[in-house]
Amino acid sequence: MTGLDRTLIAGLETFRGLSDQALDRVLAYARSARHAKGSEIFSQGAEAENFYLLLSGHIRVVRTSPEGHQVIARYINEGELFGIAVAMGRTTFPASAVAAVDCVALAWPNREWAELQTLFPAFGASAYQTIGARLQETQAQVMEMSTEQVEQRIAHALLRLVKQAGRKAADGIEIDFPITRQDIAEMTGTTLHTVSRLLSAWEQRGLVRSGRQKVVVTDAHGLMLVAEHRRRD
Amino acid sequence: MTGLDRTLIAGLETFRGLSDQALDRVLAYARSARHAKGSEIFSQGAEAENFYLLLSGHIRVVRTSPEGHQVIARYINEGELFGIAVAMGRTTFPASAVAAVDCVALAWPNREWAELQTLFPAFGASAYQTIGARLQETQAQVMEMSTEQVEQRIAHALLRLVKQAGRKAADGIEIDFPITRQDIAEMTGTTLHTVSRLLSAWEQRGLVRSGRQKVVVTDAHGLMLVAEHRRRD
DNA sequence: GCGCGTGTTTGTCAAAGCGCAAACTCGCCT
DNA sequence: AGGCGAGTTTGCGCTTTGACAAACACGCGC
Repeated sequence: MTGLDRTLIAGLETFRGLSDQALDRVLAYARSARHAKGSEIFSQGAEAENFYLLLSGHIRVVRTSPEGHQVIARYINEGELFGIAVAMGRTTFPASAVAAVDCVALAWPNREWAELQTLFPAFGASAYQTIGARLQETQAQVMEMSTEQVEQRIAHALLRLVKQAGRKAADGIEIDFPITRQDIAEMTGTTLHTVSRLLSAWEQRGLVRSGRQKVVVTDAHGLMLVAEHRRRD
Repeated sequence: MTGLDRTLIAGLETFRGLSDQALDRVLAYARSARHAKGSEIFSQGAEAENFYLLLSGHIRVVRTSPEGHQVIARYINEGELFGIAVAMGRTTFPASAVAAVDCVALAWPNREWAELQTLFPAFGASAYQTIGARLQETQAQVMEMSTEQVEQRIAHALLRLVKQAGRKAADGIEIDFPITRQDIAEMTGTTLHTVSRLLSAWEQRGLVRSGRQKVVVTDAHGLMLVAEHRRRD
């Protein structure tokens, strides 16, 4: 008995509609762990033995190509499942997960996946919906990379980050975790140089305010116009 | 009773391990339909009422952006599920499906999804594995678009097509359905002009032989070297 | 057998954005 | 307090590839 309290996960989309007993059962084989900023929760190619749920913090999911290029597949927010290789019938992780800030995550042994899915069909449905949603997002990303220029892609990426992990700041919305130019470049398939140049240009135009590992969107509407490749109406 | 014979689907990965009675039950509510080359089986944004399985032919899954840009998300091969919006908890199709050649496909009403999944857990597992695999592929595509040049991307795309839908020809492996330069461009996020130029160059080098809506890979190994951005060893 | 349309080839030009290089600056650690 | 290093900025040249344009060719239908 790890003594995890059901209030940890009550209210999360993934477990919606589950009774208190159900939640207790879900937690029965879960282990909670803290992951320091910058540490790897799991590693691309490693044998997948657990699946995870992020309780607090932000996680970067990174794929590295054979040639050593890194691409950030997505950021995981609080309350989301991640590392669910088991749900896709995989035995290894297709990407690495790195804590963008200090994080707390639950981990279940993979064996529990089938179990929980059988016991609580709603959990299974929600999980698969998550995967479906990620497939949609990823395909949308392909679309973006096929049809948009770098400037629009970066604008879209920032808007998405702000939407998913925005925190109200004095003069706009700040992305809630440290993020470098390099990170943004790896999200959008460009270079940190180009990102730096564009952020500088946008800062001049009053769309963003950015600094070391920090981005504040000060004019979301203006940025949306950039994302749509139009000038301010 | 549509009278569909279980041998239609026996042997398919999706239904592996199901008994004869199970296969009959699976087919009970399926309808088979022929789709002429070029016709749409379903349309992006339309209400998803069915899910499908391709019995014969090849299908192009196409996404169109608000600005009218088209991207080919994937080709569906014989025996594969497609249009499984229901599995991702979607009510509309995120893309259109167009018959690349004359096709025959089974269609089930979405209601049957939950039903079949409950009755035959192996079917559910396999279906979700399909979605997982597609997520992987799509993420691999993002990776490719982020890190590779056009030439490598096109080479990779051709190699994939050949692997998935290659038919042995006199002097190499031919892609088993009509495919235009424009199609290849839409798969790789480039323009038909660039594709045309590259195919011409490759033809000179003896890697491919291509014509109107036709591509034959005559030197798969050589093309692999191009895909890896190396010269022949 | 001819004409037309769709698909393909090829040329020229322009520019987006990458590679390379160097300087700078902010925080953090000692 | 100072130095160090990670992260950032910026300049410059150049390659890749997209945009535009025009001619061409193959095959189908009449």
